[in-house]
Amino acid sequence: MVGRNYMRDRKARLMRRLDSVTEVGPREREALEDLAIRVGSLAPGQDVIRAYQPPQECCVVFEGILHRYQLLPDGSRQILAFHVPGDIPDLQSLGLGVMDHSVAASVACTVGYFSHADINRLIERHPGVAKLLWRVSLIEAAGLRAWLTSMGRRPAVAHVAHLVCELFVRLRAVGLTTGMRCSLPLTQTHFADALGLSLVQVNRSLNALRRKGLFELSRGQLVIHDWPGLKSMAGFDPAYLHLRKEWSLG
Amino acid sequence: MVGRNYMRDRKARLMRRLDSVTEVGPREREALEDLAIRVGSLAPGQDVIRAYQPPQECCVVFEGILHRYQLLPDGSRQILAFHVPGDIPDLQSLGLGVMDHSVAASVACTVGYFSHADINRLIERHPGVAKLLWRVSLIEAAGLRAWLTSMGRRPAVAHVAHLVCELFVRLRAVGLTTGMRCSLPLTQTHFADALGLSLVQVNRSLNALRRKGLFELSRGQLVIHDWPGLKSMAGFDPAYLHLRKEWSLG
DNA sequence: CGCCTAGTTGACCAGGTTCAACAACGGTGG
DNA sequence: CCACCGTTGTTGAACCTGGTCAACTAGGCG
Repeated sequence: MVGRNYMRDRKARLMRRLDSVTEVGPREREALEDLAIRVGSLAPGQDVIRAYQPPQECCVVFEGILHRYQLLPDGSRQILAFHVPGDIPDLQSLGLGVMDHSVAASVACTVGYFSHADINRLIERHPGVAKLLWRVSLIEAAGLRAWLTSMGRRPAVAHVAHLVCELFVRLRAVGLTTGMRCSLPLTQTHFADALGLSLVQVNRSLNALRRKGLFELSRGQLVIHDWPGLKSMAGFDPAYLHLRKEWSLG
Repeated sequence: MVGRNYMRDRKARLMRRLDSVTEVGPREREALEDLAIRVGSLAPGQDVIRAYQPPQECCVVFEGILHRYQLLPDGSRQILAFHVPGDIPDLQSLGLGVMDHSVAASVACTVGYFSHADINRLIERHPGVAKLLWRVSLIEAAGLRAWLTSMGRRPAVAHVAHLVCELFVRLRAVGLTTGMRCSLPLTQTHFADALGLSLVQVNRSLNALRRKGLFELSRGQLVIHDWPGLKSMAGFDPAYLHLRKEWSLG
C-alpha cells in the first residue's frame, strides 16, 4: 500500500531524529513503530498549538518547519525555536498540560499527531521511552540556553551566523542536507523575530555574511561556502545540541 | 538532635518547592523524605557544577542563590537562570550526562547533594517521582522561554522590571518573602549579565524604576511599593512559572 | 585608616531601529 | 501572454537606545 510506505518513511524521520541524540533500544524502537499517528498538513502561518489551550495530542514534524512563538502586548512577536522534521514540538504539553506559548507552521508542513493517552501508555510500559523523551526535552532546554546566550551577548552578525549554523547542523542530523547545501525556506522576518533584531538589520547581516563568502541564502536555499569561517564568526559550538558523534558536524 | 532538625527544615524547603508546582502524593513524599542528602556550603562565586564535566551528584539549593552561566570566548558572561531555595539546578545532568554550562553560587549558599544513583533508584521505584522531576524541568524550560522573550523584545527598563517580578514571585512561592519585601542579595553585575545589559544601564533602569515608585532594591533588600504598576510595566504574566493557584501572586 | 567592592553619574559614541522608497519575484486573472 | 498585485528582499538616512569610558561616592572590613 502506498499509504503504508508513506507512513513508514515519515516515521523513519522521527526515528532518525531520536537516533541522532540517543541509542534507541530494539524494544523501544518497536513500541514507537507501533504508535498510531494521524497525518495532517498545515498552511504557512497556521497555528498547531495555541497558548493557554490544553492539547490532547502531541505532534511530530514530518516535512517543513514550525516555530514556537510568543506575542507581546505591543504586537511584536518573539520566536523561541524552530522545529525541523523529526522534532516533537509540544512535549511540554505532555508533562505540563498548559501551553504558555503557541506553535505555528513557518511554511507549508506535514505533521503527525498522536494522542497523549497513547504515548502515556507507552511511557508506562517502556521506561526507556520516558527516558528518551525526557532527554529530548532536556536537549530542547539546552538549545534555549544557547539561544539566550547568543541573544544577550553576541552582536547582530554573529547572532545571525549562529542561527544559520544551528539550523544547518540540525537539518544535517536528520538527513536533510546534501553536501554543504540544504533547503531553508524561512523569511528574513522569521529570522528577525527569532533573533530579536529588526528586519532591516537581518537583511544587512545576511548580506555582510554573504559578502564575506561564508554562505548564501536566497530563495529558500542555503549554501555554505566556508564552514570553519562561519563557525568561528558565530562562536558556534554544537555541544549544546547533544548529538551523538557520528551525526555531528566537526 | 539539632542536626536532624536542620535537615528536616531544609528538606521542607525542597518539598515546598515541589508542592508549589504539583500535587505530591503521599508515597512520593515519603520516598523523597528518605533520600540521603549531604549538606555543603559554598562561598560566593564558587562553582558547583562546571561545564563539560559529567557530575555524579545532583544538588538542591537550601539557602542563598545560585546562577547558571556560560562564558563566551571574549570573556563576557551570560547568566541563564537564577536558582532560589528549593530549586534543583542540575536536573539536566541526570538525563543528559554532560553539562554545557556551569552553575555557581551568587552569594554564600548552603546546598544539598544527592547521588545520581539514589535518585535513579527512586525514579525506577516511583514513576510519580519521575513525572514530578520531568515537570520541574519542563517548568525550567518555560522560564527560559519567558526570559528569551524578555531579552529579545523588551526595552531595558521593562526587562529589569520583569526579572524583579519573577524573582519576587519565585521567592514568595517558597515562603521567603514577608509581605511585599524580601532579601535579594544579587549585585547589579549579576543583573547585567543575566539581562544582557551593561552594568551602567542596569543601574539607570533600577533607579528609574525606584523613582517611579515601583520598588526599591538596596543592600540586598527588595521592597515592592506598587505591584500592579510593576507588573504592567514589565508585562509580567506569571503563567510561565506554572505555580498552582494557591501559591501564585495575582 | 585604607583598601576593596558595589553603586552612581556624566559625556561621548556606536550598533541597531525606524521610516521610507524601491526592486525582484511569483501568482492570478483578464 | 502580459498586466497587476502582494509578498519578500534591498538600500539609504535620521534617530535613539543602550554601550563604553572614566571619574567619583558610599559602605564594609581588616
